[in-house]
Amino acid sequence: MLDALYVKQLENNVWFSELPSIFQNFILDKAQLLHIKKDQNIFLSGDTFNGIYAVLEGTISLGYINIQGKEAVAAIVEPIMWFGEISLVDQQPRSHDAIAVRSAIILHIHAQDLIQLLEQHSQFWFYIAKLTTQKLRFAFLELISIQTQTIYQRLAQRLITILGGYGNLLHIENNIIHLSQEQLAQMLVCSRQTINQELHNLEKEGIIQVSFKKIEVIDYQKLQNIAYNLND
Amino acid sequence: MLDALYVKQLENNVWFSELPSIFQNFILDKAQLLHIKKDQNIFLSGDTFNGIYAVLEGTISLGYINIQGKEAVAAIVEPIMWFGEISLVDQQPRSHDAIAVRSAIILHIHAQDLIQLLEQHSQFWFYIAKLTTQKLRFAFLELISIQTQTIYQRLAQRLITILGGYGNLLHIENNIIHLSQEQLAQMLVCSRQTINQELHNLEKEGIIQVSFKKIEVIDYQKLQNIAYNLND
DNA sequence: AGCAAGTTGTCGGTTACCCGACATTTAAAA
DNA sequence: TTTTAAATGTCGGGTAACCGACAACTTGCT
Repeated sequence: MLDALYVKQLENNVWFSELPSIFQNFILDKAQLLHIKKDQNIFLSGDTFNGIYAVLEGTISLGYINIQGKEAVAAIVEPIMWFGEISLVDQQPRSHDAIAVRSAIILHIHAQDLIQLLEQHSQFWFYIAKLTTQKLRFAFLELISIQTQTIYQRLAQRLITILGGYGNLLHIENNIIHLSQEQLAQMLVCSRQTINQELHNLEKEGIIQVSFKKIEVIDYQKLQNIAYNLND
Repeated sequence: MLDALYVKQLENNVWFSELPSIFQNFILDKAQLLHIKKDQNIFLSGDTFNGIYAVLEGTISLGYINIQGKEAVAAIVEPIMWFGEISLVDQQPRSHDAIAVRSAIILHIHAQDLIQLLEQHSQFWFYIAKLTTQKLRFAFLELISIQTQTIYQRLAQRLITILGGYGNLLHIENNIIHLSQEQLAQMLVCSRQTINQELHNLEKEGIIQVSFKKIEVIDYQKLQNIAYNLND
C-alpha cells in the first residue's frame, strides 16, 4: 500500500482524479514505489514493454543518446505525470530512453497486471488514450513553437508550463522553480550559455529573479505576454 | 457507399486492416467523401470537435499560422492516414489547423456517429489510442532528430518515411516522390534554398535523381546509411 | 576550515541556416 | 503559339545559436 502522502499527490492529478474507482483502486493496490538515483535509467530504447510509470518526485528525461554521444530530449516528465504507455498500446519496443535527470521517486505498474485489467475492462482503454493524447498535444505545440518562437519566448512559455505542472495540477502551487540552467537548456534544446543569457534578459525586464538553481517568477502577467506574443 | 477503389486503398492500410469488422463496416457505411481544394482548410485551431478524417489522396498539413503570418507545421498527413482524433479524446477544441497543401480527397466521420459507436463499443477506444500513439511515436522521433541530425540526414530520413507511407502501407509501392521543394522544406522546417542545396548533395552522391516536382530514389541502401548514421 | 564537484557568468570564434534577390526553367492556361 | 504562374538554381550578406574556454561562485563533504 502507498504512503498517504503520495496518495494525496496522486489525487491532485487531473487524470487520476477522473478515473473510475476500480481503476484508481487498481493503481493504489498494484503500484510499486521505486527510488531512482540520478542518471539511472528506468528503461532504454529497444527494451520490451514492462509496464507504465508515474513520477512522484524528481525529473525524468524521455530522450535518446545516439552513437556520437549526443543527447536529445523529446520530453521532460515531472510530478505528477505518467510515461511509458506508448509501448503498451502499439506493442513495439521502447522508442526512447527514460533516464532520471536527478534522483526521483516513481510508481511502477507491471505490464502483466495492467494488461489483465484492460482485458477485463476494455473500456479503460479510453483513459490510456487520454494519456497519449495529452502528450501528443504537448508534442505538437512543441514542434510548432520550435519553428516560430525565439528561445526567449520559448523560455517564457516553458517557465509558465512548469509552474502549471504541465497541465496536470489542479492549481498552481507557487512561483519558484528549482532547476539548473543546464536542465532548462536540455528541455528547450539549446545550449546552457544561451539559457543563461536569456534568463538574464528576463531578469533585466524585472520579470524573474535568478539565483543558484532557483528561478522566482515575479511578474507572471508579463511572462505570459512574452510567451504568447501579446506585446503589441 | 464508397467507391471500390477507395475501399481497396483503405484495406491496404495497417490500422484499418486490424479493426474488428463492426468498426470496419461502420467506417465504410458512415464515411463521407469530401473533395478539398488546395489551401482549403478542413478545420482551424479553436474549432470544436466535429469528427475525424482520413486522407485518401493529396496532402494535409497539421500546423498553425500565428499572428505574424509565420507558418509552422507539426505534421504532414498523406494517404492513408487519419487525423483529427485528438479532440475526440480530450474534448478540447482543435489545437492546430488542418489545411490542404494541394487538392485532396478525404473521408469524414461525423462526431455524432463516432461517439455513438464508442458508447456502444467502448473497447474500440483501443483503436483510437492506436492512432494517437502512432502519431506520438512519430512526433517524439521528430523532436529528437531535429536536435541531433543535420538537415542532410533528416532529409534522407524523410524521403524514406514518405516512401514507406509513414508506416501505414503494408508494402512500399514505388521509389518516386512527387513533391515540390517548397513542400519538402515545410515538412523539415527549413528554407526552400536549403532543401534545394541538400537535394543536390544527395544527387551528387548518386543516391537520388532530382527533376521538376519529382524525386526518384536510386540507392535506397545509401539513403538509409545517411538517415541512420551507419556510415562508419 | 578546506577541498572537491557542480553551477554560473562571460567572452569571442565558428557555423549552419535564414532570407532577399534575381535569373532560369517548366508546365499549363489563353 | 504565346503568356503566365509556379518551381527551381544560385549567390552572398546577416544572424542566432553553438561551442570551447576559463574564472568565479555555491554547496556539500571530510
